[in-house]
Amino acid sequence: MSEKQKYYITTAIAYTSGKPHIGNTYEIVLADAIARYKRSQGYDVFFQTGTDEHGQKIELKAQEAGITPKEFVDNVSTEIKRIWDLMDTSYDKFIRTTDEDHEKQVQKIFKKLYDHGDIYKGYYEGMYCTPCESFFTESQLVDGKCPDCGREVQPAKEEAYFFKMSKYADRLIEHINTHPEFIQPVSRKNEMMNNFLLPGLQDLCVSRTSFKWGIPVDFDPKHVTYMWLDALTNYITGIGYDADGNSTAQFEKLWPADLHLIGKDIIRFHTIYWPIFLMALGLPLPKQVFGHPWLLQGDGKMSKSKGNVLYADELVDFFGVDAVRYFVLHEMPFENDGVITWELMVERLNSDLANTLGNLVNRTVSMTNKYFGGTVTDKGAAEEVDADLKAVIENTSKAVEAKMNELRVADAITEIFNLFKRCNKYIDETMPWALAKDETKKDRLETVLWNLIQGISAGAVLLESFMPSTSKKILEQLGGGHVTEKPEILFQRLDLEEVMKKVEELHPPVKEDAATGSDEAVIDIEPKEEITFEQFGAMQFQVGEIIACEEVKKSKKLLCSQVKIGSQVKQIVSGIKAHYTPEEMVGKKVMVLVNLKPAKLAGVLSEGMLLCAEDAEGNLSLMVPEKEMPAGAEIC
RNA sequence: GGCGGAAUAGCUCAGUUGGCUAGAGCACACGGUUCAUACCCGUGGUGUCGCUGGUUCAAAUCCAGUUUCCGCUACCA
Repeated sequence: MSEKQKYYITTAIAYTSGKPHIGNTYEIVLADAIARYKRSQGYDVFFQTGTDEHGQKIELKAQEAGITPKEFVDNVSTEIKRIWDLMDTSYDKFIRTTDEDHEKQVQKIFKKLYDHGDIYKGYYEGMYCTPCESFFTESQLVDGKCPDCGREVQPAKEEAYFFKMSKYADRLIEHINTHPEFIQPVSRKNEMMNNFLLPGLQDLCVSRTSFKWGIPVDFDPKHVTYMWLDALTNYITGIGYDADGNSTAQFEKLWPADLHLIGKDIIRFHTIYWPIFLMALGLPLPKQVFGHPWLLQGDGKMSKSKGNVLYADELVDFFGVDAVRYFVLHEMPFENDGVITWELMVERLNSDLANTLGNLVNRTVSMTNKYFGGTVTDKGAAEEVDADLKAVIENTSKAVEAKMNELRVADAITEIFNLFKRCNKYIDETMPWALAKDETKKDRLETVLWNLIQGISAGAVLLESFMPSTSKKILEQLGGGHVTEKPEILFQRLDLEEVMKKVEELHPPVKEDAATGSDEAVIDIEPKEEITFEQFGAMQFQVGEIIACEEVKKSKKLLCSQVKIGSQVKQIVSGIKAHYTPEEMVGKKVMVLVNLKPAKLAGVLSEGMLLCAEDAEGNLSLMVPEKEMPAGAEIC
């Protein structure tokens, strides 16, 4: 009986608030490449992915759509799974946080941590951002808005359960210091240490009472479990963890995970909160957390309102599954963000896939048919040039292994393509068409083609982890020396102009005046509580004229304006440096909330607030009177 | 403001502990070839290695200062 070494790899579970774009899809493909490679290396691989389906945001979206939250997440989860399948990913388990056994275990885990004294009941008071499902202290807000997403927040006070993070901080610091491989890339380790661990950890709020769509705390059912305790635990509940000590044999075998593959934005949760939860449960920590970079759209970030979001299934329609897999894997560097555009996709498809690889297979199959009726064997007519080809074949699998062990997937693919390039060169060196004209060189010719088929096959085998169906197609066409009659075109070259024309038809460019035009430009924000007329009357708004403005030196976002309101001048600091220069500000008549309690920002006194409108991208526009109004005019 | 990272050929980037005329891919130009998807092979760069100093026999590589960009974080009525 062989004792295969286990390898447990996970992706982050995808949030079911909408269709995933190509950036989200990248992660599952990357994980799949690693999982497939480990399998090929003889590991007993378990590959888990899934969907994260709770939270207020989903509750609200479902409400808008007029369906239940469960119906909503069923739809989205199905769509996500469809795309994962479309991308030919070989996951072993697709967990959903609405799975019954997951919910049951989360409840048990919550109870266990509570009984253990790690979770305690307290009160949370602060500003709450619904989309981010996060509380912030007032001082954390940006312009009174969510510091993460820039949207509106609402004041909220609620009874909540908290997790005592600080209790385990020292152990975690020790672990990170003694396991340098734990956080990848290492630059992220420093960020976690310097920003969170060394300054001291805050206790984490782990329950909510403000919405219902979550896993209820069984001993206090008005609370639902907050997303991170719910979501992170999928890594253990998905393989059979039981908080009462009756975990499955599968869990005992697989845990701890060998690799959590996640986006760089959630490194904090996976390298601080998750390890601490595990410590509290008495479980070993995952061996490695890799925060991969993002795949960005060439001209700025992907955004639905810009209409430039790329979706995996759309790209697949143009290029095919393996070309898209190749692109995202090859173009993504190890540490920096990668770029994806239609132009780059076409370029890679043409030069790497169609020219280098596709044409290589094609010409090899053609020659084998033409000169030997489709079948060649090793005639042993070796020559000196063969040695180098054979050496490259040997070295490539080792080079790929070395790169994959470091998770440098893009470099691993490059190694394989270097082998294909070497094969192309081998054809030019041996010139089979010349050998074919000389009857005495027949054995040599056959040996050359044999070597060539060996080289391409070796590359195709290595390619399986990255481009599984292409790998299969190549091996079928070459047939170990008995090639197909007619070579199938693996990748059709595409004309950039034609592609761009079709893309434009698919995505008509959004008009410049989107703010007034299409329904795409409409923004919905979370409704606030109703207020009385008295509450409204308590706020005093006036027109102010900006008579001077300068940057606040110590800050990245602040401008300090002198605002003339009636006969007095107030100093007001605003976080709008990114949208207005001091020169632009001067002379503007703006809407000012004047009776706001003065406060110091970055050490500068601010005696009011300039009001702005904000779009989905966080662009700000000052509110100005539609007709000429004197400074000081009341706004009511 | 704090911590960290980056700056190298037109573009995307490699350059390990300082060491021979600084590399790869793409693009471009020329040459070769014709089995092949107008493809493949070869050849072609006087690049201020962001800037200024310093250490050294020797620096893209180390040190100090400086500029720009980026990440995390704090402040951001």
